[in-house]
Amino acid sequence: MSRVLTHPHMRDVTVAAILHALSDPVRLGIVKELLKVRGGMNCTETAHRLKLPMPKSTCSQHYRILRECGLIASERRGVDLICSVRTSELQVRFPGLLASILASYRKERASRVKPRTP
Amino acid sequence: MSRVLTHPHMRDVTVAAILHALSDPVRLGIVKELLKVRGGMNCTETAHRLKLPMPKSTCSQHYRILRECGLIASERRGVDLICSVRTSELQVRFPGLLASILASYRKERASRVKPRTP
DNA sequence: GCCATAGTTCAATAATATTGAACTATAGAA
DNA sequence: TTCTATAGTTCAATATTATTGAACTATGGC
Repeated sequence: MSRVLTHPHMRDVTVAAILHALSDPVRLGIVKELLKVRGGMNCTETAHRLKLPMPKSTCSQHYRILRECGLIASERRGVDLICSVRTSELQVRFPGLLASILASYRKERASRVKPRTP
Repeated sequence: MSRVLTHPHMRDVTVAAILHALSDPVRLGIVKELLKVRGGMNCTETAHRLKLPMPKSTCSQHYRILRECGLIASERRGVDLICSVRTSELQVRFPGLLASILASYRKERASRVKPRTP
C-alpha cells in the first residue's frame, strides 16, 4: 500500500525553516531548478541537471527538508515523485520572501562572476 | 595591545550566510533588538533585554556569527563592544532582503499570536 | 599595581548532517 | 503472478557543526 505523501499546511510553515533550507547551496539549486520548468520535475532529473555530486540518500534528505519546511510539494506519478515549488501558497503566507531571497542570490552571483581579462 | 575588530567587506557577504544566521531564533532576536535602538547596544545589554537563557560564551558565538556574515558591526567603546546592524550597507548589497525577512517573521508571529477567548 | 566588567578562546560534549546498504513502491515484461 | 528495473526512503554509522564551562584577554577606575 502507498504511504500518503504529506506536506505541512501553510499555516505551520515557518520563516526559520525556510531560511535554513535555502541557506544550503544544494537545496537552493534544487529550488531554482524546479522553478525553471512548468509542471514539476522528479528528483533524479533535478539531480542530473544540477550534476549533484552526492548519493541519492543525501539528495533524498535534501528533498525531505525542502518538503517539510513547506517549500516544495511532491506528487507521485507512476514510479516518479514529481516535485514543484509551492510558489503561490508561499506568496500568500510570506509575500515577497522567496522572490527577495532569489533576487539577492542572483545579485550575489552577478557580483561574483566577473568578465575575464582578455 | 588591542586586536582590531574586523568585519567582512560587503562584497564578500553572502546570502547563504545571512539566511543561515537569521534562521536561528536567538540571532534573529538579537538583530531585531539591535534595530530598536539608535547608536547600537552592547552584548550584555542585548542579552539582558532578550533574557537569553545561555552562557555568555554561547552568546558571544552568536555575535561572532552575526559579525562574520556581515549583519552586524561591533565597535569598542571603553569596556563595551557596541553592536549595530549594518543596515544601509546591507541595503546596497542586497536591497530589500533584510526587510523582507523581518516582515515575514512579523507576519508569522502575527498569525501565531491569536487573541485569547474570553 | 589591583579589581571589576565585557567579551573571547578553547577543548569537551551535544546535536545535525552525510552516506552506504538495505529497504519500499510502482510499472512493465515474461 | 513472478521477475526485473527504476525511483525514492529509511536506518545506523560516521562526519561535521553547535553549545558550553573554564580559562583567558581587554579596558577602565581605584
